[in-house]
Formats: sequence, C-alpha cells, structure tokens
Amino acid sequence: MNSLNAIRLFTASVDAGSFSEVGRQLGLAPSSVSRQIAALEDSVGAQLIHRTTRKLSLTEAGRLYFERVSRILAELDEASAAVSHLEESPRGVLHVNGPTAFGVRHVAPALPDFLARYPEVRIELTLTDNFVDLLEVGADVAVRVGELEDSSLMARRLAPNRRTLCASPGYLARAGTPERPQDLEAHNCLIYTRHHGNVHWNLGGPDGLAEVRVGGNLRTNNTEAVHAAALGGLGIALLPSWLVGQEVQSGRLREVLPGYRAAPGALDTGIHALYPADRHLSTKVRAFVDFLVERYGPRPYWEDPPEGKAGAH
Amino acid sequence: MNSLNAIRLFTASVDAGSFSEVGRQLGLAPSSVSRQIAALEDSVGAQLIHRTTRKLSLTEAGRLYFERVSRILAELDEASAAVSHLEESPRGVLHVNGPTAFGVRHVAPALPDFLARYPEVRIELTLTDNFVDLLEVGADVAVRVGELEDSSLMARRLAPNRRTLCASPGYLARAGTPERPQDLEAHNCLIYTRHHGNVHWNLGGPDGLAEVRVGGNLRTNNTEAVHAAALGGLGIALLPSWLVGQEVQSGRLREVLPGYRAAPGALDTGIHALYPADRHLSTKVRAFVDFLVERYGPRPYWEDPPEGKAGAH
DNA sequence: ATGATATTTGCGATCTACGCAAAGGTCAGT
DNA sequence: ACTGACCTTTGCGTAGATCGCAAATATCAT
Repeated sequence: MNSLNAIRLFTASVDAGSFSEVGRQLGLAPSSVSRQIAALEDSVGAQLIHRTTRKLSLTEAGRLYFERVSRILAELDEASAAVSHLEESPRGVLHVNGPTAFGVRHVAPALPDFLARYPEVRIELTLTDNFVDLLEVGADVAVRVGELEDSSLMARRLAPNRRTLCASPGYLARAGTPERPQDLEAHNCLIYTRHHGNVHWNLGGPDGLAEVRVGGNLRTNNTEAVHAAALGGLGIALLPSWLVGQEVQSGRLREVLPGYRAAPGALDTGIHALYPADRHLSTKVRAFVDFLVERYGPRPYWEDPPEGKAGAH
Repeated sequence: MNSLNAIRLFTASVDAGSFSEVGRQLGLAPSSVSRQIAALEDSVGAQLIHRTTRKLSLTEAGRLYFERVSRILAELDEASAAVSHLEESPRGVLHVNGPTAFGVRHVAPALPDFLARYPEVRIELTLTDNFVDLLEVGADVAVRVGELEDSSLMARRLAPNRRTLCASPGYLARAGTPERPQDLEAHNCLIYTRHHGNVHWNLGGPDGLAEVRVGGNLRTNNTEAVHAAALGGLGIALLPSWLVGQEVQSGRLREVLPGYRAAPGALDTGIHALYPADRHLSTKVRAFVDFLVERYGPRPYWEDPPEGKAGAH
C-alpha cells in the first residue's frame, strides 16, 4: 500500500516546487524523494507531477490528489496531536474501580482534592464488591483491599491494611475489657467470614502469636454489618483500621487489646492500586495513584497516632 | 513518523478484536501486527490498546485515535480511488494546445466527435502561434506543425505536412500556368518567411530537386495572409496541404506544378502530437491522440485523392 | 489439569530505503 | 554560442526495517 512517507513527500514537493528543495528541508537525498513519489504514482496508477529538470507541475490527477491528501495529512497530524495532548498532563475520563466500603470512606472523599488539582480530569467511580476484571469493566485503575490475585496488572501499595480489635465503650462497660487474647473466648465476638465452620483469630502481640477460637451471636459475610453491630454495642469486632480508625480516635469505639493486631494473612497484605501493566502508563492514572499515595502517606490518617500515644490508650 | 501500515493494522485490530485474527486476514504473522502497533503507540506516546492474552480493549486514547483515524483512512482510500478513477477511462479536463490556423481548421472541427465519444471529458483548447512550454501553460497535449524542437516530450506523428504550390484559377488564367519550376521565377510568388533576404523554394519533382529563387510583391510572416492573397488571385503560394487541400479539391485553388512539392525541410517534418514523456500517460491524452491519429489516418482527408487521380489534374 | 489459543520477544533472513555518483537535460549569464 | 549551476533520474552498495518462525508466558474452556 502507499506509504505515508511518500504522501508527505508529495505534498512537500508540491509546496516546495522541487524535489531537491524538499530533500534539503527534510535531510533527504533528492533521489529518495524522486523514488518515493514515483512509487506513489505507481501505487495510485497515475502521473501526479510532470517533471522537467527545472520545474515541477501538477497533473490534473495530482491537483485532485493534493487537495484531498493535504487536508487528510493535517487531520492525521491532528489526531496524533490529540492523543499526545491527552498524555501531556492528566486529562480526560478516569475510570476508578474499588470496593464499596473503602471507596465511600476514603476514595470518594479524596476526589474533590484530586479534581481540584487536575481540573481537566473527569472521574467515573465504580464501586463493586465482587472483584471485576479491570479491562472488562473499562476501568483505568482499581483500588483493592487485601488479597492481590496474581494477574498481569501492576500493583502499587497505598497503605497497610491492619486489623485491630475494637468494641463500643458501652459494650466494654457492660461486658468488661479483655486483658489477654484468651479472654476473647468469653466475649461476644462479631464474626466476619465467608465460610462456614469455626473461626480463629490469629493475633500478634508482645508475647508472640496467639490463636483464639472466637464466636458469638453474629456471623456475617459483610464487614459493614460487623461494623454497625460493633458500633451498636453488640460485641468485639476485628476490623480494619481504615474502617474504624477514625471512630477509635473519636471515642465512638475503643480499641481492645491494643498491643495486639491481626496476624498478617491474605486479608492483610495491604491496600493497593492496580492498573494495567502497559508500556505507556497514562498520566491520569499515574497522577491518581500518586495522589492516593501522597494522601494516605506512609501512615494513613485513619491509623492511630504514632506508637507512643497509641499504647497510652 | 508513524507509518500508514501501522495505522491500518491498528484499526483492523480494533475491528477484529485480535492481533492474530488480523494476521490471518492480512497474511501476516501475529508478531508483526503486535510490533507495528507497539511502534505506533511509541510514536504517539500513548497506550492505545490494553492487551491481555485473550482480549483487546481500547484505551481512552485508543478510542479517540480510532474514531479519527478510521475516518481518515477511509478518506485516504477515497482520494486514491478518485485518482485511479480518473485514469480508468478518459475523464476530466483535457487541455489542448496548438497553432491557430491548424487548430481552427482541423482540431476544433474534430472536437464534437471526440467529446461525443468521451462524454466525461471537458476540453480546454488554447491556440497560440508562438511555441509555448506545455507545462508552463498547463497543457496536456499539443499539436505541432513541423519543426520538432528537441525536448523531453513524446511525439506521435499525426499526418504528413506536405507543401504544394497553388494559385487561384483567376491568377492562372491571367498570368499563365508554369510548366517547369524555373517558370516560377517569372511569376508573382507569395512569400512566407520570418527572415529577410532572398527566398528559395526547393521543389522535388520527377526529375529530382530544383531550387528556384522566387519573389513577388508580397512577403509576410503569416501563412494565413499568404493564403488569403492566393485566394484573392495575387499569385502563386507554397502552402501546406492541410491549409489548401480542400480548396484545391473544391476548385477555389488550383495546384501548380502538381508533380512537385516542397522538398522536406524543417517545416515539412510532419504534424505531431506532443505530450509529456511520463511513465503514466493519462488515458484522456492517449484517447485524444489516438482519436486524432484515427481521424487523420495515413492519408488525411485534406490531402489529394490517391496518386493516380492526383496526377491527372 | 490439560489443550487450545493469545500476545510478546529473540533471532535470522529478506526486503526496502537511503545516499552517492553518474548521466541527461534546462536555464542564466558571459 | 558556450559554459557553469542546478535539477531529476537511475544504478549500485549498504544500512535499517520488517517479516516469519519458534519459544516463553498467560488465559480460557473442557
């Protein structure tokens, strides 16, 4: 098929009026220009330019072709420019996917700041709790809590995903405050699980790992339900800090066994941003992920204040 | 710069939804498709297609680029098709150049037939008596009488350019009819010349070449003037057959020394069609030249009837 | 789990494009 | 009229790009 280069050389030759001049402008030998245009003429099957040694003049076919093609070349450059423009700075639609609970609490509230910083970005936020294929749903970036399914996606760590024990002050006043992990067995523990069977909490504390078999009068596959029940004073829950951290800080919940936290497991691998592992990461995705990393920081705002004060609770 | 091939492969991949499928359709290895598109992405500086091993999906940049580029490709193909269409059959504007006298008598009268045969052609006829550069004046084809200046043009012989002696019946009745070339010296010979000085007519006849020094009371650089004077009975003229042939046939002029004609010189090399020596001769030019060759034939209609009868005059 | 199919990368062969030099032609000035 | 400058084109050798194949890796369906 006819090459774009040949067409460019054709229009350039018409503009310049000389193959040699085009060669000079584009750093090509005149012979190359001549050959490319001859090839173009062969490809369309018509003489485009009458050549004498001193002058070029367009055929009728050449005039026709030039008129159309020069406009087309401009459009093509425009298209490339539009795409490049899209990557110059964050721009366009950014489709973000994430789990509902985390998204509502920590992604959506961050969006005003992000959009204020990048006014040319529009966000489409899709919150789903079943893990979806990014590309399937057309998302540019996803926030995932825990369990990184191995895939062809890039993952960038945004924050740790610590789970701690907590209960409402009312519950603790009524049922007492556990002092050791084993005390949990006698408490009403609010169980988040997706499976049947016994549930064990693996707690890491000052004296190593402690596995406690826990139970109570609520089992659910929904973290939010556990959360609501804990707030309502039903019992002790093992919940991620991003969900309860601020309520602990405000006193609506109180940390239980503060020296202990859930031993790292599949659910505790952290909070990550996932995006396609393309060679050209789009600036809007990069900007968004950078923004989240910066916003959450090494110690997210929902975490307890630094260790010293946390232990003083 | 980005190659047209890569863009075609890009749109084909979007349409087909698979690099391999495109490869199958176009007879390319999947790896080639993959590489071309990767190169295209590098060239525009943005990811266009997210790839998984099973599915392709467009980026925002890819969607933007695809929308624009697929339309542009169609326009480009259209432009090529338009040019090719122009050469499928004689079509478009045909710019014809020629000398005034011959053009009026033998080109213009031929045009109705030509245009009837090729209804999609429009003719622009420019008659000039100074020899012009075809390309300068934008002509596609020129008819030239005699003296082919050596140039980069192609020449196709249309007809001989015989010059014969003639005079009006009235003149001959009054001044007598020459029997031998030498008799011309005593006649009033109407001289067409562009230069000063003596004029000799070289006549070829049954007994070889005869050079006669001629003169009279009219010298002009305009053939038409000689023609008009001869018709008016002023004297004997040496004029081309295309100019006087039909008047000889009708009897308004009578051939003088019918066995003799001007010895071939620069002016007698024939009547030619000239057109650019391009690798792609346009069909309209070819059709026009073919048409003239066919119309004039080996013995043009303005020439005397075949030898036998011509000699009987 | 396995087979079929997808993209990507390395590698060698082929094809194309390039520059140089020479040839042929035209224009301007001497 | 002749010469010199400059243009286009063609042949030729080289440098670069492209291609197909094969292997690696990954995903979907059976």
